[in-house]
Amino acid sequence: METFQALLALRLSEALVRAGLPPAGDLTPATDSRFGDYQTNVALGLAKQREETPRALAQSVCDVFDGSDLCERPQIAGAGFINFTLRADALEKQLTGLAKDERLGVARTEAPRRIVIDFGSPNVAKPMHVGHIRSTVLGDALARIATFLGHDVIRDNHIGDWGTQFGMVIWGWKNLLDRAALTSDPIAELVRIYKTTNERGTAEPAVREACRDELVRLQAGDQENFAIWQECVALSMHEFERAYQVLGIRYDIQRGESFYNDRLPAIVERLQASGLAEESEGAICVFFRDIPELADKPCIIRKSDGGYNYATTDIATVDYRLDDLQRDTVWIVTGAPQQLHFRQIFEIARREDRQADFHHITHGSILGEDRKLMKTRSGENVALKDVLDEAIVRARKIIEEKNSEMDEAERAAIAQIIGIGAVKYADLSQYRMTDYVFSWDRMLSFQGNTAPYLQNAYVRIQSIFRKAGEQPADDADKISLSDAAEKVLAKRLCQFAEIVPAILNDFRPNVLANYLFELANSFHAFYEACPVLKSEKPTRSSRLALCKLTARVLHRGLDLLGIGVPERM
RNA sequence: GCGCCCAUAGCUCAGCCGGAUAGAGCAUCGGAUUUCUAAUCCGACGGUCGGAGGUUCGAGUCCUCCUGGGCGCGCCA
Repeated sequence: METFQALLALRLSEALVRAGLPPAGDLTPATDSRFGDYQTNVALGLAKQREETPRALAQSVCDVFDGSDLCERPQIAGAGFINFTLRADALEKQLTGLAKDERLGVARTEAPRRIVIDFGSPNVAKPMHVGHIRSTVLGDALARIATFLGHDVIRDNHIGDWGTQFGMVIWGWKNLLDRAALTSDPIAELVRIYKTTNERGTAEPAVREACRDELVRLQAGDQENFAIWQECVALSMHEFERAYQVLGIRYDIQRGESFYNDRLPAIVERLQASGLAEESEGAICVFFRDIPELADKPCIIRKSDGGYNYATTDIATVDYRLDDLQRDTVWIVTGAPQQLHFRQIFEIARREDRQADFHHITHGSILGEDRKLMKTRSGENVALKDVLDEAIVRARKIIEEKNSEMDEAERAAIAQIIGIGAVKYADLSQYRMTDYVFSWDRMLSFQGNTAPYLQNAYVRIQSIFRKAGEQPADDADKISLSDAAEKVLAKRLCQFAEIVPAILNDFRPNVLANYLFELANSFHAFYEACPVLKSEKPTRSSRLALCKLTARVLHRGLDLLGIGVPERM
């Protein structure tokens, strides 16, 4: 089924042709409800080049516009805007179609892509911290949305499991490890030995030297060191999995940096052979002399000591994703500081004539109340686990205040849905590039643009169904719209299908979040103005159907953001 | 020095390809409940969109410069 936007755009295009004008005409949702539901500004643009007045030109379009089955007669307003107001019967018909549609009107893409999305990317032997929320939650939401739109998506966790820090971790493991501590809290113990080793290395050159040796041995395939490294990876992966389980995140593949190790020498040889890379100060570099911003910023692909770095790994990763995974689209979701790096990687891919769409999807940081990077009082990163635990505890406290007659199991389950939902939504409801201030009180509030507010709208609907003693079928009774609040809600429901595909234009899940907030707001207004269970027969079933459709859009919309809904709260 | 990102109401933030009188939420103030979760709704107050030029019929949005903040720039990832 088509959206109103698509239907009206087609009619507009036909009218333009009849009026002897070029058919392309953009038609957008009205900027204000005073101007109806949709508007077009074509007359403004065309009038200039045709030396006519915009209003006269708008009139000639309206004269031949045929859309009486969809909207009222178009109105000309202001400088030459044409406004369209949907007819109630067209809305009713559209809602009936939406109710029957499992996809709630959202069309599958006509150009499916083979996407690999790289997000999360935690580091082995380090705890996940608040900073990981953004990439993880944003990437997951984009993956869900792309999948729903019909793209072929592989979710890849590019784990930081290789690098110079392992020299210190291995030396610390051999000299400082407390086995009991490792058993009770593996990551904390790994961090402890890493930090201690790092401190000792700063003071004692011999330790520094020993760490370097351990690293060389690891890279050379020494069995003992390799086994230690493997255990570190396994312990970390276990820790990650627990976080992902709480967050409701899953991956299709988890290819760490180490996965690409044996591909690195060939890459450097290839780039040298093709002349893209050259030796400079002992290192092998790719220069971008023809790009002004990059002219003085070479990309090192092999260090002067012969070692490889993450640029080489990322080139290998591009190869793997395009050749082995057969992807035509690569999305990498990481913080803004890595922009230069990926600009270089993508530029190298372009120079090697790799045919694919590359997008570095950047995001801002999470700030504390002091507007600086969120840290603990002692200046450490805030552990992700602590944040998630506290979210659940705080949600639970609120539930206990508001709703005491719930059993223990249900309370725990709902606290998780609300607490985790609140954290995710706080992130996703904001434009990804803005640094945002982390605030428990704001994200867990039932007022304003928060997850609990949206979840509450869903819960109120389920409560109606419980009282009614029935769960209305998806393919519901005829919907008829009489009250103003019903019409507002109906229009919102129709917009879901217009909003969802637009999210991927610029990777902005906050567009969906804002929509869902407005939907919930419209529902609450409807709820206040229009009694459901106490209304008479035809109205009652119509309103139940409207509730059902609202619940489904809320459920689906939140699901696309990776957020769950409770049945009660 | 070079480059990237950000700057919108007291606070936290929306504002996709340029479109009409710049929108929410919080806070403040004032209303609404014998009624399906008041965990809500309605209203009021609140703005030289960091500054200055420019392009355009039309700029929060595009271009240039400036100010202020964040970040990045050959051998960490």
